[in-house]
Amino acid sequence: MSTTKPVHKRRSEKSRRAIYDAALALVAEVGYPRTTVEGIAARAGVGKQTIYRWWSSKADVLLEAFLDLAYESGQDPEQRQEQPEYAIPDTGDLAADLKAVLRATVDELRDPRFEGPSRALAAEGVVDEELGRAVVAKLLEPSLQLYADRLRAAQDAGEIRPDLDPRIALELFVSPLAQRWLQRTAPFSYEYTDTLVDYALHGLAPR
Amino acid sequence: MSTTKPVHKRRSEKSRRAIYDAALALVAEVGYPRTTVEGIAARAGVGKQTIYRWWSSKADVLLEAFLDLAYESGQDPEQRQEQPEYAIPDTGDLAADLKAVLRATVDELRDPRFEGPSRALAAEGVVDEELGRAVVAKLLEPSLQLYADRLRAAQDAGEIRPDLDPRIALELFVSPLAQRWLQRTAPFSYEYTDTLVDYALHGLAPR
Amino acid sequence: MSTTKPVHKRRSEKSRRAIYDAALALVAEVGYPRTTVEGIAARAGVGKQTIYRWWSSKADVLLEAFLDLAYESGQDPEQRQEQPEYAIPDTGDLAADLKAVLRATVDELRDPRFEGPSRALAAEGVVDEELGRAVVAKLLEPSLQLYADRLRAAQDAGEIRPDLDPRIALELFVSPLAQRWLQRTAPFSYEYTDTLVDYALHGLAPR
Amino acid sequence: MSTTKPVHKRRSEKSRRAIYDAALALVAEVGYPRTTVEGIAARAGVGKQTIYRWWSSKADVLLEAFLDLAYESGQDPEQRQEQPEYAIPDTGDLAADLKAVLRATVDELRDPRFEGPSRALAAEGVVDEELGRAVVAKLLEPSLQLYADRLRAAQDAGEIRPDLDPRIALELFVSPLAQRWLQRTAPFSYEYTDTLVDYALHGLAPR
DNA sequence: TGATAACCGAGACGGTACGTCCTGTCTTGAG
DNA sequence: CTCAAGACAGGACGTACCGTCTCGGTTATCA
Repeated sequence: MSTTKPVHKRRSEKSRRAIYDAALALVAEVGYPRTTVEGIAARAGVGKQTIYRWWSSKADVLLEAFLDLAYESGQDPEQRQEQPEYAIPDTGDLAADLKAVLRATVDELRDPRFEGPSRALAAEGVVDEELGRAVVAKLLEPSLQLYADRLRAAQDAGEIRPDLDPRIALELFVSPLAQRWLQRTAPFSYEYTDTLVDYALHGLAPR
Repeated sequence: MSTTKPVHKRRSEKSRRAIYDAALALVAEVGYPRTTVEGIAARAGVGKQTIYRWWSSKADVLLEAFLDLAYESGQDPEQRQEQPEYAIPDTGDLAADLKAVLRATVDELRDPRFEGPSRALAAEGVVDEELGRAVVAKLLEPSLQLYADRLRAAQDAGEIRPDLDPRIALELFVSPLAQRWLQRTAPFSYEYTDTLVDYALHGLAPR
Repeated sequence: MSTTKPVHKRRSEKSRRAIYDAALALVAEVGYPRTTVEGIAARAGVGKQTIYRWWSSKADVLLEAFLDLAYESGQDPEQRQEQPEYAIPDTGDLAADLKAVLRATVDELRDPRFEGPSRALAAEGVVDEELGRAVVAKLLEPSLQLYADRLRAAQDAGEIRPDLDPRIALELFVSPLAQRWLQRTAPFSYEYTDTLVDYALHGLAPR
Repeated sequence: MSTTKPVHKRRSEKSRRAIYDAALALVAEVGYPRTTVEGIAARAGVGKQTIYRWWSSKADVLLEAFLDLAYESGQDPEQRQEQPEYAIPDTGDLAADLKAVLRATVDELRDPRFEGPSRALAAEGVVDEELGRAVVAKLLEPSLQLYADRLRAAQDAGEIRPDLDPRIALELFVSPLAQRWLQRTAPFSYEYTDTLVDYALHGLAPR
């Protein structure tokens, strides 16, 4: 897995980039199951061993390629920092802020560049525990933490109840969104996310 | 896909059963990715063609095997009906009823006989749209409808707000549970499901 | 090795022939070391497994292909017998008979269709004992026995000394010829083989 | 090939020795085909490039390693000369002299240190013409010349017929011995070599 | 007495082939 | 016509080596 990979100085940066590009392109073009290590190597103009030297599986390659894509696409390529400093906006209106962020998430999950790899990693992670944990830790956790932070701020501002566990509270709107996307159970719209926020904030019971 | 399979009278019932058993056993023993059609055929003492004649893929075999398992395990084998007539209990206390059902779901998802096949089908469905829709329709939909029915009853009883869409409302507690299980993001306990019900019913905002 | 291969009825005759043809053609065109199992399979329009199912190595394929070639080329394809009934001619003049046969051998060893495979099998047999024994038994032994038979007849006719061991005696002219061919130590001509026969029959010592 | 290798003074003697030792050891232990350049380099504690800098192939390495071994084992390590001055003894009894030398050859070919590399070089030479010529010139030719010299002396002494070509005459006993060894066609004994000498000297025909 | 160039170990690289595994199709012979 | 058995063409797997190519770190002349 990527966490234990040897970090070597002799590694070819050019090959790494070519492998990322090839992997993402193939997943987008033919889908994850029909993407093969052999195909990635051929498309990247690289020997298969160069892939196996640095990654343990095609899922591992794709995870890193996707992380790299996410990292780069969120950065001004001119002046890149070590880590992006995103945060969910805090306008003082929690409902509005959450709806805005969830709408942005809807857009992102519909972006065809992201959809293929995201689904593939999610699926593989369901079955491969090691990969699953890596996906959660590297891909999901940072975003979830932003929600938790925003909810904590809302607690301080008295917008939500002080006794709530923010890590559970955020699941009330984040998990339904993720489920709908993964399982295609129902339409995936701004209206839906807005509704989720309303339901979650005010509860199902009458008041 | 299983919807288009030829329904033939000459079909060997013994082979069908042997194939289901072999498929479930292999998924449990070596995991879904290392389960192969060839392996299922060999273990079932069946020719490969017999599998390909009736199912289109190993995912299809597994889906039917799992449906069969779920059907049989919920039935008294002596007096089996066409379809089980389950319903979520209605004691008049919605919170208590939901907590009880979710606790039962937790138990079921922890059953090792179910875990392997369930994860495999969930994962495959994420990536293979056709299978995904079949899994949702045959495996999930019946259960979800039970939740929707119970929420509708609760609306009639004035336990929850009348303007809610029950199909969305149920996601507030069902989806977080599913996500935690699929992604192993956090412990999977009665305490957690109880909390979900409380948060969902009463909302995050102070009242 | 070919002696232990499973003899199955379901075997595809068409594939077998295509593999033989491809193997012989490749050895002739690119040489034995650059002939690969993969290449044979591709050229024969056959899966690699079909080769590995019936032969244990490329040497084994080539041995059988070559035996088949030798068998077929010595046969009238219309009316083929189980085993060719060759014999060294017996005109009553041993020297003349041997010279004639050795000249024919020179011609055969120069035939480009035979040279490549023959060298390859000889070389491989030097290093791989199992193959070596198979080559000797199937390829060489029949011919050597013909020499032994002719020498035995010559003994009966009083042409050579009655106390000789024919299996050793024949080596005096056969082995030098083989060595020259294998090691390219010197020209390979009718004159040379004639000389060998003379030296061997009359000895090196003066009489 | 070794004839074109750069002759540089900066060359590391230690590496050269380590490479020879590793090559001979590996051929003895795992056989020639499973001996690899990479394996030789690893065992010798040497970079691969150091091998490719000085030799063109593993066969080339082995040829030089073997020549070195032959040279050293035939030398008093204290007082080494450029070239050993061997000769076949001349006691005046040609048959006895040849039998003695051939018996010594039998012993040498049975020495396990020599057997592996010798077979490997012989086999490779059958298929690779360039290497074959090098093997013959450097390994065989010197010995063959000794036989030719001894036969020439025997001609002068009237022990054998004056019109014989010694380079062909010697093949009558040397080639059968080599063939038996290479092809394992039959036992390889003193009795056999003695017989060869008798047959060759006195001929097959009655006198 | 440095400077500098070749040699050295190490090992990554683009490749080729290996021998195995599995796919989905096809064929055979028994029931 | 179904079935068990299993051969078939095909294709991907992950591994082993090939021969080439840097990379720093010694040597060992010669300037």
